[in-house]
Amino acid sequence: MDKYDSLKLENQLCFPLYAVSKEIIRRYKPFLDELDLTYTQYITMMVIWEAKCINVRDLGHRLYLDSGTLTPVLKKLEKKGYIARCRSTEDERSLNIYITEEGEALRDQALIIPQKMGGCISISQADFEAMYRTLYQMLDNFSEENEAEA
Amino acid sequence: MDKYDSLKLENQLCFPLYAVSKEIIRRYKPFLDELDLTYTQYITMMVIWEAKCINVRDLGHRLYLDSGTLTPVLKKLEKKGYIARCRSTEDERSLNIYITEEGEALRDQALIIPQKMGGCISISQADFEAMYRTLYQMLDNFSEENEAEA
DNA sequence: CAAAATTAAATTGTACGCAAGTAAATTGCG
DNA sequence: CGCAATTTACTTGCGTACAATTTAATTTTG
Repeated sequence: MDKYDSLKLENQLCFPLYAVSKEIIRRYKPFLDELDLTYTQYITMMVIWEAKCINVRDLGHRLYLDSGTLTPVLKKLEKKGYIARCRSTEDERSLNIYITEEGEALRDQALIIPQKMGGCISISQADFEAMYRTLYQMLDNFSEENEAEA
Repeated sequence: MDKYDSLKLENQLCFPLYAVSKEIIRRYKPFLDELDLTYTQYITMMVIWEAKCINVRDLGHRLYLDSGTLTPVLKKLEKKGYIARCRSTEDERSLNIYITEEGEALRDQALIIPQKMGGCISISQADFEAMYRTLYQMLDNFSEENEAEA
């Protein structure tokens, strides 16, 4: 028992979270490279594939990213032809993101990504589910806090 | 059941890992700001506080960071006076990092960080322990893979 | 022993990630 | 209505992250 125990790397929860997150993303890279997508672009496309149309604010809430991060990502995805960006007619402040035909086509190609990544995470189904549940519980708490402070 | 289920954000484990990791780090920021440390500098100092002396390679292994990230971080910590950087006399390729007296003094000030962060992660002790165990299991697997490919 | 291979850290280039500030549109309040 | 407050996205600046390359030192090998 040491005065400084609370400052040991091994006693943090945040550090393994941070490290595992990065290591997984690093393992996505070779597969994503084949589609010329970054991880951030990939999860952004996931939301747009599902929604068909979504504005930047809602996209940011889903992804826990702000417009400072999303604006350049979305401009790149537009440049690649996967999405269209246009101002809402009802509210000119809001920017709507639409999926394009090329974006839809990419979705089929992207199906190989989860397939190839499958073997990468070697934990049991039970551990997976327990972790998933705890993580979303934490995210929900954070969302509430974020709402409260706003 | 949808052909594209595997591409839904909510079916990924990586996304909540990535989001929770960032949200926690964001909550560290106000506390770390008071010590003029970033999160990366903070976890780097954690390892150096424990080791007293460590080279960049070993530091990188502990933190899952490469010299491309660590070199600028370590130069900043040196500039702030918390560490000293000097080449090993046995092996001139290797750079040893030493804690300074100011660095040791910072350690006492940093004790408030884990204390203040305590309330930030609102999950049960059991969930904490289960997640901790699973995360380190994954990190160990990744380490093995990283060894193997090298 | 000398050339080749390996290792360690630094450098370069690209892409986030976020706080803070800006500009334009909209809402709300007196 | 008209102005202040709010909201939305964009921009700027700083600090990571990481792949790929470079440079120097060390080790391995023929």
